[in-house]
Amino acid sequence: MGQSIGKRQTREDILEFSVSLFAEFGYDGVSMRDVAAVCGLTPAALYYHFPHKEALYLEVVAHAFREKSAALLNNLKDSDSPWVQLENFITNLAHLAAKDEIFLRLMQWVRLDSEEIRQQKLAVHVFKDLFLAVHALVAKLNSHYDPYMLSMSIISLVFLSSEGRKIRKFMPGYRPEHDQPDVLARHVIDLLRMGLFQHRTSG
Amino acid sequence: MGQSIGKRQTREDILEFSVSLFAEFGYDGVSMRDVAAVCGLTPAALYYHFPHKEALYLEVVAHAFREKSAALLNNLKDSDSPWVQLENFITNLAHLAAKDEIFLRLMQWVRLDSEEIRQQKLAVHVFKDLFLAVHALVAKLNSHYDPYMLSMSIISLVFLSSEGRKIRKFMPGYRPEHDQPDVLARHVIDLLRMGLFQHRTSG
DNA sequence: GTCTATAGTTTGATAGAC
DNA sequence: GTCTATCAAACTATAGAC
Repeated sequence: MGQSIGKRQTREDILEFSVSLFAEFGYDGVSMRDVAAVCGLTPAALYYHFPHKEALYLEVVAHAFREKSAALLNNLKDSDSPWVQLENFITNLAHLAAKDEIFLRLMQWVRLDSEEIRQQKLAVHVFKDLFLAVHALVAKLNSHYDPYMLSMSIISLVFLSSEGRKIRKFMPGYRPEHDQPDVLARHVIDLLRMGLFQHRTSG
Repeated sequence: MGQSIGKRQTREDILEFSVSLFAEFGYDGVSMRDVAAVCGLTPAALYYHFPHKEALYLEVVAHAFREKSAALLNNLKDSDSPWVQLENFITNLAHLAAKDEIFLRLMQWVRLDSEEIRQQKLAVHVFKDLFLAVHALVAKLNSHYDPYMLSMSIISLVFLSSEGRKIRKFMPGYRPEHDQPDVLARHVIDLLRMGLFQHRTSG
């Protein structure tokens, strides 16, 4: 909680202090008092910087997305083969999802926010770059599958495993290593490469 | 909204009236007054049937999930081979996710629940049976993969594709048939069976 | 730019009549 | 089993001093 001491916060300070709060508890789960507390301010001071709670929330989400979306794509090297690029992408995606839980949860909240179509477009804005990168890769890799569905599948395999981390923990067969991004990445890569029946003869 | 007219609701009536409310707006987004309204009752009457809001919510979710997961498990016939059972399960899951948006959104809310104790209760008492069924199935199918991770992957492939339906529509390459549960099921089954490189030689 | 103080609303939950 | 009436707490937001 108490991340701040000095007063005189800028708008951006407030956004960065409160992003983890909204990521954790969602719009309805965070009060202006909560935000004020982590900023070391009173609620009244917040209303100097933002007209109301929803404006603050929208700026928090936009700020976080702008910040993180660039990092998603900088890891692809055209000099590598498509398969190696895909392997690296999956590994990087698993690491991002494991490390940046704030970003991951914020995306979940935006997907669930039923109120505004604008917030859905925020997710599209971020998701589209991600999707396009995978789409271009898999289109080069394999002509049998619909590249659109294949891209969705790859992203689903990495993201939903990461998103469901808290629930997964209570399922039979769970081991701590299942939370390691490298373990997830290797599993997804193996599954994509070989499927289920490649091992029947060799295992 | 106003789905009910007659008074004298049973517990189950209340659960079924309020499930779409919690699915749409989540725990914090629904007040006891809202629930009372769709049941045609006053908030006080609700407290005759349930000690507090959280108990009501937990029963709503548990009720919805018991109903759906029982239907899924009943479609597994031991007379079929494990692979045929898995194919049928994936197809049924895809149809459920496409048809029952309330169930799908409820699952999203549960995954975002910030109260870990609440999540644990739901996971243990509701998800566990479903997960175990998939777990037992894939354990028979293939010994190379960790059955825990493989079960999560299969569920992820079907669910996240369905959850992201509204966002997917804006991605390049989208066609309306991608929303058909049979198309999704066939794609997932093919991917699981053969992986990406089974088709390199056959075209 | 931040404070104290508070208005006005909504919330979860209860008491007691019927 | 449901009602009316209500409480105490928490909430968003505002007014005015400094």
